[in-house]
Amino acid sequence: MKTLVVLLGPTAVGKTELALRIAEHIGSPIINADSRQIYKDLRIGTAAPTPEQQARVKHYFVGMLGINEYYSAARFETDVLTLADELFKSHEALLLTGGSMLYIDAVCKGIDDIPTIHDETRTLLRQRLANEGLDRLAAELRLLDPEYYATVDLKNTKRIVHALEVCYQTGQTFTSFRTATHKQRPFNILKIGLNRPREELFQRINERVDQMIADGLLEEARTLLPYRNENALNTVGYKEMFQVLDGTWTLDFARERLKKNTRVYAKKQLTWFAHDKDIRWFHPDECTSIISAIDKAITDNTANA
RNA sequence: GGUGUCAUAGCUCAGUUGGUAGAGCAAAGGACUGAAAAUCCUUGUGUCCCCGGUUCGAUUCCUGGUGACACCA
Repeated sequence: MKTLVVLLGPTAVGKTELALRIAEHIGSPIINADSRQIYKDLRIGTAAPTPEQQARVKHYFVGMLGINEYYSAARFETDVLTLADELFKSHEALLLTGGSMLYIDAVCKGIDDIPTIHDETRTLLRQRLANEGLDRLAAELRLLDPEYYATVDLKNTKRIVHALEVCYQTGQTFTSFRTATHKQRPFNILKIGLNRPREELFQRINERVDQMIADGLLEEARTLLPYRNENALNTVGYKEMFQVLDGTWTLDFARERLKKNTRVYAKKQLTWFAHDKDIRWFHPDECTSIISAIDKAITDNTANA
């Protein structure tokens, strides 16, 4: 059986460099699992692989979308499976790397088949939210899908609205789409998690933020200002810079907020990954151990074909 | 050396007319199924600098120490 190596970990832990070495070692391109690096024009703020790095190893899902294009974890699942199917014809193992938890899970475990919401439905719900408020919508969800209402976080606008969108558009409950089945894949998956002591990770985050700003993050944000309401720009790094461009924050204040928000994000990633018992954790410096673990898995999987 | 001010959470500070304390920042924990770098929830015990004294009771008032800062020599 073929092998999908998944290299994951919190932001700034050191995935990019190690991914290049692993990819070169196993002769695989890099399938990027990062919900923001997938957009063009978010180069500095997402620490996207550089042109030099992309010249070393072929990358997929980097700089693929325009800033206003819609995308989702479910599409990522489909796109990656299609791509992997093709690439496995000529590769024994492939490397998927990134930090977007839901994207990784969508590929490894699958995501339920929930209809994509039409623009009209989205607009309608957005207006109703603005006019009636969250409580009214929640009350309606209680009637339309009591089961989901009982478990959902009633203060979480996105969840309530999305559930209602599904109810409206399909005439069925949101719950009826939520099967939470763990899909089987036609390949083996080896999950390698990268982590560092908290202090070390936070120091790297702080340094990287300073570097981003030195590299011109503010200017990058300035060129993106017309698109600030797009989802792609609802992103740590850009949100803070927009405040500076608005004149509401100083650059130094924004710098500190950006560092903090990135730290919070890293913690959130670690919380999510902590549930996954399949992950084998390493310090990024343990390159030799990681490579040999990967080699062994690939050999074993090939033998068991 | 003298005088004065200050000493409370990791940091900056507030406060207790004497009944053992709380903000901001920092930090910690969690949820998560089609916008996920999103969205949302929870969390503050700390020798109130140290030794004594007054008091039923001191972090608070008093003596003495120690340290920091300011001014004067």
